[in-house]
Amino acid sequence: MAIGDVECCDETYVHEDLLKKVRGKMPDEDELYDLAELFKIFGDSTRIRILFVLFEAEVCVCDLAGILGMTQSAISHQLKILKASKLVKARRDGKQVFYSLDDDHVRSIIRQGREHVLEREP
Amino acid sequence: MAIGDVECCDETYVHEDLLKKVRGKMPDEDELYDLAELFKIFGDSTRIRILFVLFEAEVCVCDLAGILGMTQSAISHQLKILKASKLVKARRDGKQVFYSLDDDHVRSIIRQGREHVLEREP
DNA sequence: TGAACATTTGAACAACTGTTCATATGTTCA
DNA sequence: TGAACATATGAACAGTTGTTCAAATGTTCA
Repeated sequence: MAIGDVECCDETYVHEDLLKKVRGKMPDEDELYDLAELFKIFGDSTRIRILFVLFEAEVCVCDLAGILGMTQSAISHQLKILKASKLVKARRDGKQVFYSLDDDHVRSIIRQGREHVLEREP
Repeated sequence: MAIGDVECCDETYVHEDLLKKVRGKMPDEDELYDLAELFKIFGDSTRIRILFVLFEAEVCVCDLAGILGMTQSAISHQLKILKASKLVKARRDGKQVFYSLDDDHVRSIIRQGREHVLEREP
């Protein structure tokens, strides 16, 4: 059986076209992996809340913890993740470290998400 | 200590403005939760791959399994999740069930994600 | 230098997630 | 009706994730 062939549903006439279409447009494995990793970042309400705070201003870890009512440690762990995926950047000023958004896509990704969430409700 | 006050960083002058700004714009807890739940859906490469296939055509479970090289069961489980979050809809035609996209935001959310992923690379 | 503060880090733990396997449901057609 | 096919579902399992706690690092200032 040649690579690219699919056997299922007892039908073979649809699959040829379908496979060509899909294989042509599907990103490679690495990109799909990175994409999923990126969205995984947004899939946690603590990180989402951190991002919403950073939409408004550059904020230090301690303030983030205060505003969100969480431990500095918990926030710091999440900031590390956000920083690793280049969504957020850090700037040290004396004892404090200030975090801010590092990507313009963040706002639009979240905006689209909100639209979906709001529109699907009755 | 009044509701809304924050004590940290030995600074109090920034926080007042900051809190007002943030509290005014931050969505409520329910929406933040829904938003995180939505992005969690995109945070899995199997589901992302399913969505990319559905970008091209309406496809039955069995074909999806064939194209993605996975079990029908695994695909079906994921389709259930995608359907529950209104990203995908199902249509039965005889023995087969065809799935297709149920939301216009999906494409733009993923497009923004791809831009981020592609642009941050060297 | 040493005390005080802000942040980071690592280990540990419970909670959650995706796949597999076996089985059930639903549909067609002889 | 019953056999064959397509899909859905539930339990179980390994792997992952977010928070907590304790401890380390980094910075300022007296």
